Amino acid sequence: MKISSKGRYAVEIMVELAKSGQELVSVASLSARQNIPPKYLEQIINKLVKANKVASVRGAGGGYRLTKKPKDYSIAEILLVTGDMPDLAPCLSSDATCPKKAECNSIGCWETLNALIYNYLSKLTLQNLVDKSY
Amino acid sequence: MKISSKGRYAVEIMVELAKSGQELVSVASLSARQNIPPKYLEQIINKLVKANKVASVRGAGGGYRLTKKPKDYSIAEILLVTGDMPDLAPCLSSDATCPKKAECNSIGCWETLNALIYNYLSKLTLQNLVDKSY
DNA sequence: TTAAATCATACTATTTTAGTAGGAATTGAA
DNA sequence: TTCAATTCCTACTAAAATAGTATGATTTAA
Repeated sequence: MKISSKGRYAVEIMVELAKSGQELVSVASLSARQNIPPKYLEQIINKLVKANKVASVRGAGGGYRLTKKPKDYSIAEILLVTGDMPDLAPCLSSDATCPKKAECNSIGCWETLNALIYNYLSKLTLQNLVDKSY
Repeated sequence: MKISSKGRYAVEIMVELAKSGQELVSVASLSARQNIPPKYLEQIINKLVKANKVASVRGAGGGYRLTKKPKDYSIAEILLVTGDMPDLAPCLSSDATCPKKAECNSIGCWETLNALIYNYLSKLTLQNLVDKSY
């Protein structure tokens, strides 16, 4: 079990934008800076645009920039956009109805761990990553 | 990102054995109790046997039982045996040498989260799960 | 008009996960 | 001694998830 490349890339991209302030940054530039395949990066950043985490400017000279201050983004909200927020116990979320929930010996453990992870990632901000204060 | 079935099954099996005390429990019985495909369960429990987490008795009337007291097993050690211990930043473990480690914006975050998870799972014991005290 | 850029969507190769399958070896009991 | 219950061993496979690749349309500054 590891963090997906997509999720990690999303965070890397956001920190790169945070470092760039209000300057517009292109896919090509981000791709070069972080060694992420450009077309893959495009897909990822597009999700962030649609979720209003990032503003985009089309056409020549265009690019991307943040819509908020780095301190106002949590890492959790970024990972949620790309669908890469850890969820150790999908058996209880949403639709899933485990037929043996009553006999389950471990569910509480995953719930607690989930909460721990969520708590950490929802308090950690982009600014923290810029500052390398984890 | 979720916990694998294999890892979860391993924990479920261990708790089931913990609940059974010194009694020998067969694959068939564990399979029925926890709704785990028997041949899959066999593979998983075999790893636990090889790692000396579980004792086995072959032949008719055989089965499995724990080698230690439930309070002396951490959940982490069980997940390590089956290879399902979360490792969010495989890019730093062992062999992996990321060519862009210097430019990495997120590594510290994954390291910290890893430590958090490890800390929780290495302190949580089988006995805790039996007692449902997470 | 052109070049630089984002937007949209479909496709694909690789890896991981979650099993399935078959049989050999061991042992208690009839 | 034979049989049935059981673990041990290893190979195989189907399905899903991951990590991209590919193509082209649209937008816009110069």
